[in-house]
Amino acid sequence: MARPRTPLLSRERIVAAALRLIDDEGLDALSTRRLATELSVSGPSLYNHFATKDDLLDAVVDSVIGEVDLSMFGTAAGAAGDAGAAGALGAAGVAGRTGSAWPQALRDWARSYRAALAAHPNIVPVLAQGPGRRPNALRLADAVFGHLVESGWPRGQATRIGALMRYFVTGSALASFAAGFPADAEVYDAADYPHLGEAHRLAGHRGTVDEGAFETGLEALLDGLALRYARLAERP
Amino acid sequence: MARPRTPLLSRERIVAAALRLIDDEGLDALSTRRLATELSVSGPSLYNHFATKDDLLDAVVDSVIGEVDLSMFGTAAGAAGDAGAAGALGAAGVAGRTGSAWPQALRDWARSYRAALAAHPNIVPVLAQGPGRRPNALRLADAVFGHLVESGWPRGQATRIGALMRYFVTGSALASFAAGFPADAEVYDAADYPHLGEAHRLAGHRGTVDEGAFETGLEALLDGLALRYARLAERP
DNA sequence: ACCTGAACACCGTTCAAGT
DNA sequence: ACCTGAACACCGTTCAAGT
Repeated sequence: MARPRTPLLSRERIVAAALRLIDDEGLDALSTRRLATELSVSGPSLYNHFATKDDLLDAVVDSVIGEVDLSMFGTAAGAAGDAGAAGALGAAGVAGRTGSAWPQALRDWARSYRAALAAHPNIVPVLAQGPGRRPNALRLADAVFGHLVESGWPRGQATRIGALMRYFVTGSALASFAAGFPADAEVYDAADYPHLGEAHRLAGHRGTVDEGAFETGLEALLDGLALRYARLAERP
Repeated sequence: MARPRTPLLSRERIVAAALRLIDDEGLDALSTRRLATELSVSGPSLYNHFATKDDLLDAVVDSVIGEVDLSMFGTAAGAAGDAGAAGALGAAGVAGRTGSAWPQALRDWARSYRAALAAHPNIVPVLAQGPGRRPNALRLADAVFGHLVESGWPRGQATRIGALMRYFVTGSALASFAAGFPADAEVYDAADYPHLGEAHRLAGHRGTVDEGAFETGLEALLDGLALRYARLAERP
């Protein structure tokens, strides 16, 4: 058949099929040949749309990050030509932002971030490698950092908060804590693991355990950060 | 040559070589054939010592977790025959434990946990899937949970704290936050990412940025948890 | 028991060939 | 420009054969 009049494939169709395959059968199940079969084309066809499998994975990852809500950080300040100079110093608090709104923004963002990632846990190891050159990942980093700085956090601290939030969110989305414990009670020999007598019941409560742990950790983190934010005002 | 008088391989030698390969070249570089070459044997030889590649990976992962210090949780209480019954209710605080020692234990453990994992970041995605049936991972979960319960945390909360600590530690060890940002300044177009003008310098400060973020997050978490621990006493 | 080579069904990627 | 089949150097794993 060679080249059809209307293309059989598109980057979007390939990315969607790849994500479905990764979600359903894991990262290892994504092979270019298998994916091509799923799309009813031959293996090498994919190379008309992506240079390598890694390039394809990058696109899949960025499509997932694109689902994260960033609206709580406000639309980009200064969409006009002077946007580049806005990040320096004077912007802190001037735009009528109260400053103490950052915990709620961080909370909302973290929940959306986790929801987007937890919907596709098998791809989290790839995405956790950092933004690289992926636009949605860079936009996310820009929005969080910008919001924290504009809320009065020193730049160094804002960087650390962006990092530690990513640690927590990616860690929570990477795999279910509860489901990591086999449901087979015989695993937990009381002589070896005296406190895990009930651990075999964890997997059955997977959703509530993981959700509860995430919420507890998120609130604890925000409380701890609020303590440090208050100290900023004391000794400027 | 067939079977040699003294075996060429052992599980220990295979695990050590596999970990070295994963550390040096990544998880994808670990193939049974490549590993066999590294060990100067033919590919199928490995199957005399491990049933599958996944079994081998399990052993590698557990050897890494075995490096985590658990001594801050104390040696197993009740090494005698009645160990199984100790996890119930009455043990809280009775053994002379002050209760408020748990934050320091958690801090020391988290640091050791992170150090062990961050030394082998490429294997963290595998290990983050949970303990499964790996003895060192189960021992770790048992020690943390047991310590928290004996410190007075309700079992449900202790589970959540074990989970959220794993989220944070695995997330921090999975990949460097700083190194995830390309060192190429041209990536950060001011029109697209107004606040990332200095992001190209992050990778150069990789160690301090990630260490600082981990320490900030750890202390914030511990502060937030201490707040909740104090509330336990107020309304029992 | 522990190693080998041969074999099977897979991979990612390149390339010449087709329209 | 976009798809194909053939080909290359790889995979994980099985198995019969050797000692």
